Amino acid sequence: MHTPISEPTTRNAKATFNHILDAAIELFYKDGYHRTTVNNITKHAGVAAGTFYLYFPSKLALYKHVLITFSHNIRREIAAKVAVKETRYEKEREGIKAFILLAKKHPQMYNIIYESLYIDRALFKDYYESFALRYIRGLNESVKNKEIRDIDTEIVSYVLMGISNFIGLKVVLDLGNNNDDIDYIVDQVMELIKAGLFR
Amino acid sequence: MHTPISEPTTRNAKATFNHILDAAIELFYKDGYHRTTVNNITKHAGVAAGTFYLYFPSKLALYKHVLITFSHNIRREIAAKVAVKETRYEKEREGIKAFILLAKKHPQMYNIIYESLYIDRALFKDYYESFALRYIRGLNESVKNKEIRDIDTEIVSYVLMGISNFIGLKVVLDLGNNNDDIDYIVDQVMELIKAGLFR
DNA sequence: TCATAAACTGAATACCTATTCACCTTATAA
DNA sequence: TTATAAGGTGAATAGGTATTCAGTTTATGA
Repeated sequence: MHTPISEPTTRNAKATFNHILDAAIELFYKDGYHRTTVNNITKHAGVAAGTFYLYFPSKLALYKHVLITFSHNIRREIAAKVAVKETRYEKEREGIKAFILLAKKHPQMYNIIYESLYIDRALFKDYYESFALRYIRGLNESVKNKEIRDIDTEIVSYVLMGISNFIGLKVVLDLGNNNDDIDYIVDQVMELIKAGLFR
Repeated sequence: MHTPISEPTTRNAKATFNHILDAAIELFYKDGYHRTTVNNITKHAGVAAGTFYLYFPSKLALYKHVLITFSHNIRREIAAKVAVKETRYEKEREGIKAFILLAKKHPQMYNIIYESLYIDRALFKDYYESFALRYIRGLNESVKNKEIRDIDTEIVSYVLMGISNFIGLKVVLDLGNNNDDIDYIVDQVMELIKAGLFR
């Protein structure tokens, strides 16, 4: 059930491990989890089929490893960029911008995380619930500081995640037009978050 | 490539067709597209495996049929509810509420549409781009009427779709707490859309 | 009533793919 | 140098599943 991933020790083994990981990420993104075969992963990684099972107990275990690594990276990167900002406004702007840039730079990340809903719903729930928890903590601080209005911070966190995710989707999948000028996009989004939609 | 779906003519045949559809929808939602087998669909529908192919040329064609039907229903239902509202604020409130209620009532719909990203990316793109186009048209009207501020309506449409989708996700998957009082949730969301996040 | 078509059956087919395993190669440390 | 473990191989296995098809049942209209 829970055979752990066998982390390689030697330099060469590490390289092999990473080749498999990189190939998997590329293929999961390009073809999706289900259409990606282990044989195809190993072919792309330039190793034999059996080598896969030296490092990963199953295809699903590899997927989970990729997912968890990505989710840590996303949070770490965004948290680091947000932490240095002073005001809630700047934190929010930075968070959204960082998310979009991350999505653009590693479209795999984002796509693969979303696919968890169709691979193992619990993974998806865990991911967004824990992302939300962090968000809520930050928002609650800002409510205390009187920086933001007194709205239900849990709901606000899903609203803000929804905004980042859909704008990220638009940029990554190039939905509609004008997906190149990220600063422009972020400015427009912040206009809405700052002053609302209506006159 | 494009063998059409054979719509049944007689009363009994229609019933069979619908049994297959209903079983498929239930299973696609519960297990996802890839884990759902044609044999399982027919078993749930109470028909033989071969019967499936009297009506659908392939499992993918059935999925596309389900998707297209859903996407029409979602748009029709939301459009009808939004149309009777006068102001942009009321339209927006109604649109978000209708989406959440629809998601709650037919979680399959929403979940299955999202899965298209992992079945056929073009379907997903088409769905959101045409949803956005309609949205943008409505928003542009309201910009002309001076009802809403002069923000890039394409970006606004993705922001608003993202909000509805993530709040819908929260309700459907019961992420976090307090997912029962839909009016409360919608009120909180509208607070944000109306007056922005900050003090 | 009966000929014909429509609806239906379900075992068999044909293909696909995760995983295994017996064996080979390379690195290491004594 | 050499025994031992770590790293690696790839054909074979085992299980699964979309689709087919030869045949059966049911409905219909003349």
